[in-house]
Amino acid sequence: MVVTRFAPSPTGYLHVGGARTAMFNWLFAKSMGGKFILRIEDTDTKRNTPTAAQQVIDDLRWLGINWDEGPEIGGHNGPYLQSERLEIYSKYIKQLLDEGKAYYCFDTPEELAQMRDLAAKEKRSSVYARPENFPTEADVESARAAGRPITVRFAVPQDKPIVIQDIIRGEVTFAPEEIGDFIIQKSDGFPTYHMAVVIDDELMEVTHVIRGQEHLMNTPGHQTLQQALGFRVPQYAHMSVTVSDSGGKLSKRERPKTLKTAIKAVQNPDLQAIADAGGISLEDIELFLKGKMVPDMPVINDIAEFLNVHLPEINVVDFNKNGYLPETMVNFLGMLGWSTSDDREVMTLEEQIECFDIKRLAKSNSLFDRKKLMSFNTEHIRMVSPEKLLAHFKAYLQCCDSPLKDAPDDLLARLLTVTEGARTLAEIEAKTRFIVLPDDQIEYIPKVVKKVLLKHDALNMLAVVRDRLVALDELTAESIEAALRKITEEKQVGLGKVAQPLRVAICGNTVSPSIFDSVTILGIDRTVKRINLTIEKFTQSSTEVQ
RNA sequence: GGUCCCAUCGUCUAGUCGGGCCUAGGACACCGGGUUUUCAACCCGGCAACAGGGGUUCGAAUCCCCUUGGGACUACCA
Repeated sequence: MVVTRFAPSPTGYLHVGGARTAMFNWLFAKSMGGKFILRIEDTDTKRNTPTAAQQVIDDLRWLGINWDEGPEIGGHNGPYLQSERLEIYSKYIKQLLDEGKAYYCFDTPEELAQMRDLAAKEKRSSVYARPENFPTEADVESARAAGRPITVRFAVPQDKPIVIQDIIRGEVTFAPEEIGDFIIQKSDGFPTYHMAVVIDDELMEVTHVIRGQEHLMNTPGHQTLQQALGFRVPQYAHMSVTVSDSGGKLSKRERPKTLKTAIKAVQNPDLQAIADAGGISLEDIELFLKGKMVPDMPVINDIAEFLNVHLPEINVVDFNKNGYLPETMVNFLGMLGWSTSDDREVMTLEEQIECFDIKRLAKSNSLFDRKKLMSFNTEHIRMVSPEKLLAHFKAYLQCCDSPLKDAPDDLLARLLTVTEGARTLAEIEAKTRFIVLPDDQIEYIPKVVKKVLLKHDALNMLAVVRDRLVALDELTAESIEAALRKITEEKQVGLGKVAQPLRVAICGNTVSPSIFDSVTILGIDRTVKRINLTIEKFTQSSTEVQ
């Protein structure tokens, strides 16, 4: 049976690159009738944050990626948090040590940095120089007494080239002398990623490892380790990386990068104010601009907000907050570096699973195109069932704290029917929120008022419109349309001259659903009230402008 | 610097393994037109690519080599 896994390290929200990796592992497992495991790789005690694992879990759930074994649900090969598997790793590390396949090291970080510098100066790859004789337990004791760090390195067999069989890339060969003896146990006693991943994939019976190309260089190390431990070698598939339109790997780094560019684009920026906005020192800002320091994400976000800079969405939650459907994300991410053989692109999840073929994963890197994502979202908003769309919309309203968040389901469902063709849930919200605002709290856009209300006798037209609407026996989209069209005939004007002032009167903007639907949903009383308030408010300024 | 990966329209890609069916297909974006009460959506049309150079071959986007360009890694991070 096919067993795949997604093994994120909990350092923050799930970003789109990680989501894509998870996607393909999940898709492959599902398409093969196999199993998908979620494992949390929290062996880095310095970087992990307590809430991050939960964030990643929440993001995967939002995407609809469910796991057969993992946190919250368990499984027969658990635990699924690496921090709870320490004694397992210790056992295998001891085994390697006893068999003379691994050895202790006592180098300090400074000494290691020196060796690397020297290698760089001599223009060769920096591989660790293996000692002729491995340190003994007695050496360990004296190192411990001397306060030196104690790590364990795997002695990479040097006898033959290491050949990786990769589903995407074919055969990739590495010279063993290029693979340095890497650390498998850190001085804090935790295993490194390399050790933990090899053991867990074996014990969890993982058959296929689908991961980013950035891991290709780790694979010869992992493979030699598997062989030294007598493990199976799983099938590997190293996917192309998703790069960002600002160049380089699409990652968390992109947000700071964009912000830096934005600050530099400002003429004579007030660096002190920027520093204050982020709650950091002026020196830090300068270091950041010089590329010598990257502030934490909350700081980045605060400064971006202060400067009114739009940072690219990079985390899955950002797309959620900006009104994208999980169906869109799963579909779009699944199309980055993968394609069908028949030109199909916009698909349901079921269709994606049904036609998934791991061999069709692309070799070359791809750029994350937000415009295409937007187009996918438009299609998915159109495609999902009304019930599902309503559920998504309600969840969205809660998360962006919209005035619509307490609106009843039937109203929301109604709003969704009159906003067909919308590109995001955010657009739907922006277009329809005027419905629930108090009548005297409409935010009139100044530019729009000037263009629509203060010209062509628009306020008088509004009064006419009001009187005709009041006179209607019943208020339906059809009756409203008939009434307004009658006015256009009588006054010999286009519908825009009649409809636009009305639109601005009820929602303060030129953007709304169809004016007929808008008035119908608002109801005659509130429509009249808003018209009156509008006439009252702008009659004065109208004369001033003239 | 070293190691490894990659290379088709602006972007995502089909075609590459098993050379002819490719005057290179689709989608997004863009441009033009249509529809229209606004924003969208929608309909029609258009622009647009085999990185360069050498081979192999009757024939190369497809196979080989070189160059160039892009990317990843180069941690007691994962």
